[in-house]
Amino acid sequence: MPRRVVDVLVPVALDHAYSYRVPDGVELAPGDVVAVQLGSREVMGVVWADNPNPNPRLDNRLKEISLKVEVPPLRDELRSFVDWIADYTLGARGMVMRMCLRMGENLGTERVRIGVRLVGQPKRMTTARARVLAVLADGLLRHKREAAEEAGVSVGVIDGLVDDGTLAVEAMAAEPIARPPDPDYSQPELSDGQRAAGDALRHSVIDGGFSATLLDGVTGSGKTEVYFEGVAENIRRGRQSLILMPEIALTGQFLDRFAKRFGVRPAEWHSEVAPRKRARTWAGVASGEISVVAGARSALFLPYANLGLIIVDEEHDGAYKQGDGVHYHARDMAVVRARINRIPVVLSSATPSVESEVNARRGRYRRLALPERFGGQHLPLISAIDLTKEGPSRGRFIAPRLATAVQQALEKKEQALLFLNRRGYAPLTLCRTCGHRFGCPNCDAWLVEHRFRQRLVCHHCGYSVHAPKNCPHCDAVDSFVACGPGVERLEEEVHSLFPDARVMILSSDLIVSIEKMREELTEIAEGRVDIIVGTQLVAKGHNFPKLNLVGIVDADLGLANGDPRAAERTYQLLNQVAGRAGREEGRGIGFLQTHQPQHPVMRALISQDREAFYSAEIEARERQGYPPFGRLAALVISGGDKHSTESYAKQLAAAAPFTEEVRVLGPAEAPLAVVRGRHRFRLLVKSARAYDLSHYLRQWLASAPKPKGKLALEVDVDPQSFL
DNA sequence: AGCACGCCGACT
DNA sequence: GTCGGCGTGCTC
Repeated sequence: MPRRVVDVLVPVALDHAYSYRVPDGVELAPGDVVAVQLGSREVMGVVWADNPNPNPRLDNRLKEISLKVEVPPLRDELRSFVDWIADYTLGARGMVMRMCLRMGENLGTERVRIGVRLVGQPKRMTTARARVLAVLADGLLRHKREAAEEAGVSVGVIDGLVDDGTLAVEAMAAEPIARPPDPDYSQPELSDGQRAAGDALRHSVIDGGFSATLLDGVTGSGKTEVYFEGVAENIRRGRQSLILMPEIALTGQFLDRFAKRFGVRPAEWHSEVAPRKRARTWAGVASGEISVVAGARSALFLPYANLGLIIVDEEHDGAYKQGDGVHYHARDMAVVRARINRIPVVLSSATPSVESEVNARRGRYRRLALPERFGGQHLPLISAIDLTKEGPSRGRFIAPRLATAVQQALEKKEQALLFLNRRGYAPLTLCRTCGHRFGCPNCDAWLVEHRFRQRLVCHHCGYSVHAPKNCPHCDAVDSFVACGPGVERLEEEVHSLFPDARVMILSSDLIVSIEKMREELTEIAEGRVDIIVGTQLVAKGHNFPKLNLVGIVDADLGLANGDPRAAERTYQLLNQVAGRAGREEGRGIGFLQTHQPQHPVMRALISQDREAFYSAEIEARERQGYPPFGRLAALVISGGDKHSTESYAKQLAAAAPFTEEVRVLGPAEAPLAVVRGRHRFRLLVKSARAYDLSHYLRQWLASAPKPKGKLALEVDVDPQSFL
């Protein structure tokens, strides 16, 4: 009689599960987490299905399951989610499943914290010992190191008392990973509009079932407080909530805001959470002990015991798209997960993605609109500075009118923010003697000067060299010219224009640690900075109460490439930055320095006529068959040399099955033709919205020649860039 | 994704 | 003569 066999999905780039024998006396069901031997190593996997008829050809090769891992099994809904994503994105099922097991190898190996308790009197007394006894006099169990610190002695003193029999050691119960949030910890002050929207969300939670809501409120309208009402109701009903954020590492203010409303911080989930805490959080989510998770996109793959609500904050943010490994869009997958779990999902934004806006207009999503700022504040007054008419002098980047406005803000003791979405000092350096330009040896890009670090850096591959004194081409000394501005150069100009102002520069490459960054943000919030010079880092989620003036130094920056999504992106980013102004008192002012004040993006920002902008964007998308009116996939072929890469791309294109319903465009050189020494070509695949493009791609790739050697093929369903 | 096996160049 | 580079293919 054959032994029982199950199919186990292993965390490698395989689409199908492998079969393993079940040891005698072990009960396994789909969803159980197991350890198995795979080749020469042991990996964690998940039982995906029973296998009553194992392939006879494999019979003598079947290995036995090593052990069952004692964690709650992955629920059906999570396994369906994994299957769904693998099918849709063409990612290997094993790699998608792997994202669910990102709890590290620390499960079950929870370090036991050792506590000490006072149980007797020492034979010999010293002053150090007396201090320890005083601390422990209450007879309570305390962590060894903490007790030593509290008493101001070394751990050696404690150990001495333990040897002596004065103190007893006991294992301490693990600290709960998250205290339960209290839905009624504080009563929020809500405007009528917020109250109505909050009630609507509460009812979605009470009614249960799948629903998708676009929470569409201008910057400063208090969307967070509104969706907190939904979270509160969900907590009252004993269910878990997931709040997705685009960049959790930078959202300290959000955690505090949550704590103010619910009494405790939510559990955090993102790549910087330390391994041990990760494991505990994973286990806490699986057991249901954790009721609210605030996390980055990977938090979608946690094994919730009882998920009742998903919030996607800043749903339009491009950071939701995973760029490497499995290409998925967390906002879209949040909707999928909500549908599978039959729960509400809330997408929140001041500038919704065109996709979500279309869904709201067509009634597929319910729209909850908050058209006004909280507390009756006005939206900032935005105007353009036409750089073709009133630009700054050569080599300068702040136009006279903007400089005057900054001066006035300083006189009124208000803060000003100058926004430039470009890191470093200058995006291009050239030699004025011979015209030599510094380019990256690995990429098709210029090296960016970083003057603080005195290096020339490639922003695509990280290549960096010490800034030389002599031109490597003609050997001229000190002959370099910086072309164009970066935030570092802008800061220099700010210093020369406003020598007495306190200036802070915020840029992702200047961040030493999240802690330091949070301190700097606090400094700004408390008004100890007059002028902030920053990249898009400043756009995200921070509230600067004293900020009243925002100057966007180069509003055209994002529009330069010809991507059809560029306008939308630029609009969202600039709106978000300008929205930082005047959130607490007075009416904020925003300036857009632009060469094209008549551009629809600039006009939409200035006139605050969002509807017209969206209508025009939507109309253009529909006309061209771009998402959400058509489907798009990109195939990126990369390789070491241009010719073999291009010829493989052509072979691949030639192998595309013909059908009226699909158009294959390309191959064309990818927008960045060379990155990290690899040449890149791109095929763009277009179909109607109702067409199963993933299925088509799978058929195609199954029959097409496989990439060999250094060639690589990446499939990106729903790419962010339409180029 | 990892890892072993494989086949060609510079070293104790 | 071996150590080690990374190209190729397999993992129940």
